[in-house]
Amino acid sequence: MIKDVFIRDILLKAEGFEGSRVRVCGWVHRIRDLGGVKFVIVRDRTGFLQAVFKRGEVPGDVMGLADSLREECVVCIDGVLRRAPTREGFEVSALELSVLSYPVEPLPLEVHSSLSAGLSTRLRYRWIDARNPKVSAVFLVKSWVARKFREYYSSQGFVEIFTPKIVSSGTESGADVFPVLYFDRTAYLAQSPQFYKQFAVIAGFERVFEIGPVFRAEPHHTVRHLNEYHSLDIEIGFINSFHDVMNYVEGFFRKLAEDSVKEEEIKRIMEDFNIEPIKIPEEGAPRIPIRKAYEILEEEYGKKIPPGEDLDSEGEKLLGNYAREKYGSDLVFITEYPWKVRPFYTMRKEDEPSWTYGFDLLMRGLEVVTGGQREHRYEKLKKNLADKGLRYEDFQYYLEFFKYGAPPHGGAGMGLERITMQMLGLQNVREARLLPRDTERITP
RNA sequence: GCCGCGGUAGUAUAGCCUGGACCAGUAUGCGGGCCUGUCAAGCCCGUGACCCGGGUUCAAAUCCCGGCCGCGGCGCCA
Repeated sequence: MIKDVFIRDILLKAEGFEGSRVRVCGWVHRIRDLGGVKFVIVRDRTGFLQAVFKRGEVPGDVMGLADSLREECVVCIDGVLRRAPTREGFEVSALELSVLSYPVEPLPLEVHSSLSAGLSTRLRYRWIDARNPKVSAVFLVKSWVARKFREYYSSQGFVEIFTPKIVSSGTESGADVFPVLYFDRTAYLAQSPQFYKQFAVIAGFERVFEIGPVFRAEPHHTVRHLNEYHSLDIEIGFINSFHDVMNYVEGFFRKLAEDSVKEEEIKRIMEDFNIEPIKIPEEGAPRIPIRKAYEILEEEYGKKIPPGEDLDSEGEKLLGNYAREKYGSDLVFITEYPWKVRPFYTMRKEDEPSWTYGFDLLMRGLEVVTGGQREHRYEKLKKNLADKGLRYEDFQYYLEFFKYGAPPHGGAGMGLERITMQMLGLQNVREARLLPRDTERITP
């Protein structure tokens, strides 16, 4: 290996290694050339370290090479670690320099100020933009959320599954999926692992989770939609009610909230982003039936939504504010959604069939989770399908899952990018996706 | 899909409403020079742009039409 340590590791051990030889490899972040002395700030994934080249103290050919450096050159610098009045408290007094790569033309983005460029420019040159620590921090948090998801559900007896992303029909209606040519047939990119996670429960795994891509063919123009994103999915067998599902969802968010203030790196990033830790009250996030939510919106905010209709995004924002003010909670479950706005596999309320055991979770006023109890009874499922006006033949393979013993079950799907966005207060969900796919963008 | 706003050097912007003094200003980058402790280093010189097409006008970055692209709101959703 050319590089054997990260800058952070050098700095952590710096106290004891003052005066010894170190090698720092990374990108040239900044150059401050004072003529006789040249400061080169090297950046890697873990931090910054300043190297100093002093004319007269380094060999002439090394100084000459140092004069050729430009921002974003990839370098390895060998030198002596010394205490210095820099932000890191140390610097490397350079002795040797190797330049592994030079930019071949002026940079389209400056890494240290990439955030001041427009988002579309940043995405066009995302591999440069992402070198900015404030940008990569988003992806460290995203990676952390995914890891917590795995850890939490694994610890609760869930099994990780991996389901097909090339499917024969859309999950709900087939209207919002991408067709793909599959040999001589048309297949579709999965818009959710919904059917297959239910399959896994029925196949006897009982509790399953998956982290996988989902594809939505809707031509949105908003700051909260992507045509490809990662879904955190769970499905749980042998539940009493959809409250069991909400308990498991809430358990995960509580884990995020607690660990984000316990773990230094995440805590520091959230402070950098100037955002409060996630707040969930001791007694749990409020669970508000949507019919109650209509009343709250009307009484507290004068906003009318016809009963039986879905909440609009303004309504969600207001309910987010309400939960924050009334319950001190960043999370609020809205429950018992109307049958009209839920997919056919949702279990309807026994006594009120126009309402369901479906819920959403709003995080700081944005929908980040959808879930509910599923209909596991074959005959009722068939009827639901018919009530939605869907064709039996299109879902026959799915209905068969329910013919030979299916436990009562439910689950939820969570948007990884939306959770990341809300945790960090990002203005656009595209910022939480390294290479977003949206209506216009399929490169890079 | 519907609606609104926008497109000026590599990047970010000023100028547009009220057409002419704009061969387009500023910052940063880039090229060159000075400088042996910088920290958004500083100073000097240089470099580089009006999205495309059509129209109005003596005159268009500026007004009008079309296209393309970008951003956002709605719907729908995670």
